[in-house]
Amino acid sequence: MFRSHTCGELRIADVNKEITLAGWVQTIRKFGSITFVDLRDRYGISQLLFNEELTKQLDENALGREFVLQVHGKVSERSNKNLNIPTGEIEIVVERFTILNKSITPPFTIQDDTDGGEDLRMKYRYLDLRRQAVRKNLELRYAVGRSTRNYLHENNFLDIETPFLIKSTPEGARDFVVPSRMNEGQFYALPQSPQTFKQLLMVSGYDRYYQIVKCFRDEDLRADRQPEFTQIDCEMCFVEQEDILQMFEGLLRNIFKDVKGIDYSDKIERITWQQAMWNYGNDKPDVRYDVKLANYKFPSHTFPAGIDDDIVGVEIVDAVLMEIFPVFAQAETVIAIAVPGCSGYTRKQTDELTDWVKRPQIGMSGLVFIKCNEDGTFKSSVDKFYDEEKLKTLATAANAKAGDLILIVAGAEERTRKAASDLRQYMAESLGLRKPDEFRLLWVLDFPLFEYAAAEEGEAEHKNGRWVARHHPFTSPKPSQIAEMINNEPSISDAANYLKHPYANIKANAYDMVLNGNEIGGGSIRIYQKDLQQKMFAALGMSEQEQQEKFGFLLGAFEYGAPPHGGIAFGFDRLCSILGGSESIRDFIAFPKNNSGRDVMIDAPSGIDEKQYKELKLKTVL
RNA sequence: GGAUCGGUAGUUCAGUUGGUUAGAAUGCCGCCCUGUCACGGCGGAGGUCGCGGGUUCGAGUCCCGUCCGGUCCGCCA
Repeated sequence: MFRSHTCGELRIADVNKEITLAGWVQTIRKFGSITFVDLRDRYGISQLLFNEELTKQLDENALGREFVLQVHGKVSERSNKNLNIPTGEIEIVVERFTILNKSITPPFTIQDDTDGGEDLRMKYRYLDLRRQAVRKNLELRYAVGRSTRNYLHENNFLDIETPFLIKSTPEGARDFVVPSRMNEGQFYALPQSPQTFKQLLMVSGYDRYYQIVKCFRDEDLRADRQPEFTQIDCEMCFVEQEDILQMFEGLLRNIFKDVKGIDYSDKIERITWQQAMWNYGNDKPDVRYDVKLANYKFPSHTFPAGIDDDIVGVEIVDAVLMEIFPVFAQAETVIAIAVPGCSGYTRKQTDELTDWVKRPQIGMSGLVFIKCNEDGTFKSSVDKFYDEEKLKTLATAANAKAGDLILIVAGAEERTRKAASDLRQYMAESLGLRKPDEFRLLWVLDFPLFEYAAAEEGEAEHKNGRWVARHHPFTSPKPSQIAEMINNEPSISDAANYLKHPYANIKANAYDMVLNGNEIGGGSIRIYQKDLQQKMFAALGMSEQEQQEKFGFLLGAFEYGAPPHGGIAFGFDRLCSILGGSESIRDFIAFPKNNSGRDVMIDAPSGIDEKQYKELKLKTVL
């Protein structure tokens, strides 16, 4: 028997027990003739006490950090207790020990506050994983997975595996491809998601499916994006959008309860995509803080009549704006943010904000300020246009209170909206409004079905641009708009007025779940009628021949009684990282890849042998 | 594809307008220490300043190129 107990479980009640522990040497503290050793395993740390005789033996063996040690001894109450750790009231008086394995000095310290940099920790990930901080993350990941499986099992979902070696398709992200040795010149693709397979399972009558499954996308990476990542992939038959929303609100409530001990019984807010863009400039807003954008001026085509949320006198403000800040007269879009309690900002602070919005990533040419002083007066950064009444009108429109600082950005529609959103987020961050231990879920609904893509250079066939699926090509339009889609031709005759095309106003039966400003899941009610699916493919520019080649199996299946169905997929790694309070999903993946898609530990990807090239009938890369 | 920050001791970093022998902390090694738990004290070893080229009497420092890493934009149905 290697051990009778773990390093984390012994307590004062165990005093005088004869026990055996095995683990790694965390620290050695020598005092001449006695030695303390902290022994670590997955469960915790226990202090070992070596007497004079045993200390000599340790010296002879040159005991060092990360040696694997087995000790036999008696649990004893400490004379000096350490109440910072669970085992701090006891220690093991060692009677005999065995060094199970030696270690060379590790390149960084195995501690929560390690001295190792990111790169080094990834290269020696097997050492990094010994750190409690990383282990806690993987334990949280396991807890999220277990809670998910329990909930879905309770709700009659079946976990069904789908293949990894599938077919490359043109839509969506770039595929990872795998050459087929037995089929010369042909390639498998790794799935970007099990989308079509889960839909086929619905056709087969498996009315509630789920899978916690790896997906692969060969696109550039970010802190929250890996080339292989994990989804909680779900699909249901005979459901409407409302059924899906309720089922998966339940999933998230269950995860919060199991993993964080949080009773998330609040109503989960729902907003439309249009409201999200209007109020936050962003389709995945962080609603932990109630700061909304004020749309002083915007292109009339972007938000058609019917925006029902928080409009304050846009027309009046528009006129005032032009008069007070002539520079805004030319701008397509003018957006203001009333930042609470910042009217006391110094010149230095406002200058820093101006520099921030001028960075290339934000790309604004400037920033206008209005300070709403506590005494009810206003102070603008554009003094020569100063006019108390007009500033007051702007402040009212921005819903600003005394003590607020109004930030105004202006420019081209898309860029300005994004800049305002980034600025809102940035200010909230610096004001400490983005609390990592506060969680706010949000549904964003009614996304546009199509997105306009301008023609690429030399693209003759769609010289006025074309439609791409905003979600994916299996997403259904709102039922009331099916006729609009079927009865209109997708081709765009006038690039400048693409928004007037009927397809620009078709809304999708799609929904995203947002947690603290992160898209954690998204899905849709699917198309299940063959003719509508063909119309969709055609709208995306696929010929009938292409449709058959790429998706013939799906169109075929739809001819044999496909039921109405829909589903959702959650980004498992990202969900875990948010619940764990981290920005980076790498901390929640045991063996992640770096920014360039490399595994620096095993040094992959790598070249292959000439023999492998021959077997695969591939030409050697010169 | 683009922007930006970084690469100096095992590790994390400092290094002034370009000027003696490139420093600190930590880790490592040795000696001392019977109650530490970030132990303490004394001493020591440890560097091709990512790589290549250039400017200069002289380059860690300036310039060009290149490689590696971080972050972001594009991209990610």
